[in-house]
Amino acid sequence: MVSDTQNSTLTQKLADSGLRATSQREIVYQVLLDQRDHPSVDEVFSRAKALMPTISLATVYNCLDALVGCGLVKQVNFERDASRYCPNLQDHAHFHDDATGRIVDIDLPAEVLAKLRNLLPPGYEPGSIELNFRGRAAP
Amino acid sequence: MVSDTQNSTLTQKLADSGLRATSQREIVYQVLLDQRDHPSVDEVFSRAKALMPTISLATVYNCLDALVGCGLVKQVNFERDASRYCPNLQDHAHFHDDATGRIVDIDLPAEVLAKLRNLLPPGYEPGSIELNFRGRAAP
DNA sequence: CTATATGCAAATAGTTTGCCTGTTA
DNA sequence: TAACAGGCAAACTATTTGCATATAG
Repeated sequence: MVSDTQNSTLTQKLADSGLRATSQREIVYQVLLDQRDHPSVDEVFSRAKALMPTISLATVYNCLDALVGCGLVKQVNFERDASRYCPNLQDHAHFHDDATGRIVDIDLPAEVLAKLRNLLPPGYEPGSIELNFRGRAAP
Repeated sequence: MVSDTQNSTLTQKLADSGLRATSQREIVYQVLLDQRDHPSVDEVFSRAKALMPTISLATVYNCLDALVGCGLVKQVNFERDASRYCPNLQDHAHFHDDATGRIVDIDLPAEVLAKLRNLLPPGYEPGSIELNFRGRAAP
């Protein structure tokens, strides 16, 4: 369930980006918060349909774009795989377990983030940094 | 031009992965070495066609896969954009300049790479690490 | 009330596949 | 001369678009 606090954050954040709060966007956000397993668009779609049978796939794409656009959700891309979505707003990296396909959040301390920024030549301003690991996760 | 040394490296590396040296693979590799601007498949295709008019798009995909598979080339993915290819074998990150679309290699010192590895919980074995920046490059 | 969002279906982009022929080791 | 690779066209998947209707602010 989305709490009132989450809901007002959602409405607020959408409004900050000039976007409207719609029931579809609320549901898509709720789906991401409910099960933090980095679902693909199709997975979000089927979970959202369980809550609102009339929602369409195109709308799920639109809602996810809106949530990414207003900064509440991050889009996770591993190679050419379908995009996955993550409502974790803390700085973090992702680890893709090749054995299971699962994606795990990896904490990214500010100190390490600063080191990464320092790799850039002067004048380079990174708007976003994406750090992705692939391999075997602990059993 | 691909030097003899590069050519034997190519043949060698392909053989190491159980793959054959073909003129198409040589040309695709040469295209990547000639202009290190992280071309997309379509760009590689049109440059390769200039050298071998009969080469097909599917073959360019196959050749790039083979070169990535034998470790001579890296595949670079930014968000959902088409894959780009890079013959730089040193450890490095990529910076995507949002203004121009250009991708620049960023050196990734072993010391920083080690720090990134250390972010992982015990038992996590990263086969690959991808670090991508997006933003404004220096003018 | 009016701009914005939804739903549906069709379109697109990138990539993969199947099948038959050509080439490499 | 096998096994592997290339060429071509069709298939597929993820995502986007156009347009008519519905809804938020």
